[in-house]
Amino acid sequence: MSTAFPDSARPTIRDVARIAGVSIKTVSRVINDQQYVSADKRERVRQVMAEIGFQPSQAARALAGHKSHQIALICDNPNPWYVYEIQLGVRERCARDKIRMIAQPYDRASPTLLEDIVALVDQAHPDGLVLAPPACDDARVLAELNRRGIPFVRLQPGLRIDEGPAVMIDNERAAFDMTTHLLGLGHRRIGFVVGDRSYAASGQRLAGYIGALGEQAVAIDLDLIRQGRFDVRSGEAAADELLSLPEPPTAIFASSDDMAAGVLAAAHRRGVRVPDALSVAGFDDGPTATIVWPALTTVRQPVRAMADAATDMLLTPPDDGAARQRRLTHEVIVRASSAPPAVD
Amino acid sequence: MSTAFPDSARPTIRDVARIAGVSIKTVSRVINDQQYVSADKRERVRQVMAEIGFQPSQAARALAGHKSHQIALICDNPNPWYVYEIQLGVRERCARDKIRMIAQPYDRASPTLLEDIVALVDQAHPDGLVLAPPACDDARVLAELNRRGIPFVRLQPGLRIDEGPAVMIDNERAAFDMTTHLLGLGHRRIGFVVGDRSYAASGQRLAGYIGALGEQAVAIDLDLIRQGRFDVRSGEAAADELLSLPEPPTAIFASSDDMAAGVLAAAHRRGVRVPDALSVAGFDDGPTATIVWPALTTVRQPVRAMADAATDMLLTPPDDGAARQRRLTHEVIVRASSAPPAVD
DNA sequence: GACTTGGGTGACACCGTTGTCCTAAGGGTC
DNA sequence: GACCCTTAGGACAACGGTGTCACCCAAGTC
Repeated sequence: MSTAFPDSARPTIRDVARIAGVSIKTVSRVINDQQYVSADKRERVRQVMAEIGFQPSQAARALAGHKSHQIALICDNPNPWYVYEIQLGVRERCARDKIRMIAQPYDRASPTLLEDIVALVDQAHPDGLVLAPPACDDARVLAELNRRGIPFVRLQPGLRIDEGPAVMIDNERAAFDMTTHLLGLGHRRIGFVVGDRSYAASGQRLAGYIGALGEQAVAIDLDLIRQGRFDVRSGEAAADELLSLPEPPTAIFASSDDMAAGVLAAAHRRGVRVPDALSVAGFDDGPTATIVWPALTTVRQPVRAMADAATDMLLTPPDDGAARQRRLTHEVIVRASSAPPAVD
Repeated sequence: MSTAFPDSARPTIRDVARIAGVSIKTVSRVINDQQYVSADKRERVRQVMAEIGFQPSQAARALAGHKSHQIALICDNPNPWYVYEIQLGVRERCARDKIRMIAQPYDRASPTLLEDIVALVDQAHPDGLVLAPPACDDARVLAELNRRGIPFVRLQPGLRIDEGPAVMIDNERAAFDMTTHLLGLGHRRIGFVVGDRSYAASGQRLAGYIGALGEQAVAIDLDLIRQGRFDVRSGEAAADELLSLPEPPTAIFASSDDMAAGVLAAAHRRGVRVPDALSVAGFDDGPTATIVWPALTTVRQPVRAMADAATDMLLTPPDDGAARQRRLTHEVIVRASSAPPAVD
């Protein structure tokens, strides 16, 4: 960390060139790992850069090079864990390519989403965007980005899924698998709490639930399906309704861990023992799943890996024939909240 | 959103100047809200900018103006909610001044923290930094920032608290208040779960607990104090030990909500009813507090407001005599997990 | 031996803004 | 009417890199 420069004057590429006895262009080539530099000069330049603690100015590089070496992450989600995992996944992959990540978290339901993104793109010139739900399903945003020719990758898109690069899990299949797990335990009356309407995943998970019941010839009872909003309180309210039915379900599958936590709360409050009298399943496998008691049987979404994969697609040249859509695998995690139904 | 420009050529300040019939310097003055522009020209320039969708290039501004209009947020914390709240607080305050936030989340315990921060500072030239714990207590980081003369504000510092701008709550007082609340309910044997050793807040909260007991002349029983690591499992383990004591506590105060959730899990598993047979209190008032059942009595930290305040100190010129240290108020939130002890 | 080829290198313009400095016009003073 | 001061506005040189292109020279081709 030693340097021969006063604090005020950070070294520039010119200083490096002068000390190494080469032209600034050669230094630039070394910085950018370009060819046409002999091994010894390359080594010497590297050494000088390390010695005087030279770091190229991002601003100057962006201005001159038409590449900002930054990508932006657009993330608006009520679940902090989800946001954080995505940030870590993106950042991790960025670090490997020495790219900077600009994370843009939004307070829920910002009315200026489009304007904010446009301003971000025009001011910071990111080389690409990762769009997490629900921003990835905003048609105006997608149109604007396409118009400007900014590359982007979507995470868990719900709208026009087949269009453009995206990373996702198979939500329908995941809900199908979890429902099948509950059916396999012997449950026949399985309640379902739907997620927020504005998320495409909500409908897909409902479809998986219905499909699994259908496959095992279990009749669909609409009374067992309740609308939620992905949060604890909506799950609790839904469970209260379900448990008040004349013939209550023996299992409840909520489309998010938070709603499942709400189901647990309702059960505890009513003295319904979990999993003896009621099995509960969630979706996400975030911290909530193991914060609550009993720990939740749930579907694990590989959120961080999805963010990593999305970033990878952005950073890898698109012409190499690699698939522009990747589907990562989910996993049913069985914990203490599910068990066979009580025998009457 | 209409523009007369082809997609490839984004408008520059020159275009604005030409269309508005003024010099580029005048446009620059309008962008930066500087004086010496007549009202009518200012208005005209504004209109042209809006019409052609002009956004100044951050890179060029940073390069020419020696101000990047960005601040960086250094945040490494095992609690995603905490990180996210801080990000939202910082971002909110930044938006008011049209400053961009670069959030730099770290995977826990990065060995290259210092190098990463130096690279960030030298490459992105942020106008200032907000340091959240535990980065804000890394002496090497602070020294390096001081050496470079980069302004920074610390959130919840534990080291050399009085030095430099900082925003905090009174952790000791908060723990004192919560302990006093439990004492007021009639509890005399109160277990305490200490937070992670690497966080200064942990010791401060322990001091508050001890102080409150002392003030009410309740003897300190070291058996009732257990080490935790801020996470659920460590809280559960601590509670298991406490509840196995020959004379178990009637209340347990954990230094974080997550650890309190662990305490609840241990109690549920053992069939200890909360709050009838055991009161439980946490610290943070994050989502965990209301995810678990019963909902936690806890200390509310105004995390977002603290981040907002820290950013404000960074963005407000420091010469205006305002205090360089702000202490925000906490609040004891009473919920269902605490009650008077059972009468034998 | 003259002619091509292509790897290695550097000179220089340029990216889009802001800082500096200069000029012009208007208004008050003597 | 000459003078100065203030306000408004513009010309031009940075800022710190990258793109373009010209050049040099050793090796290969005929």
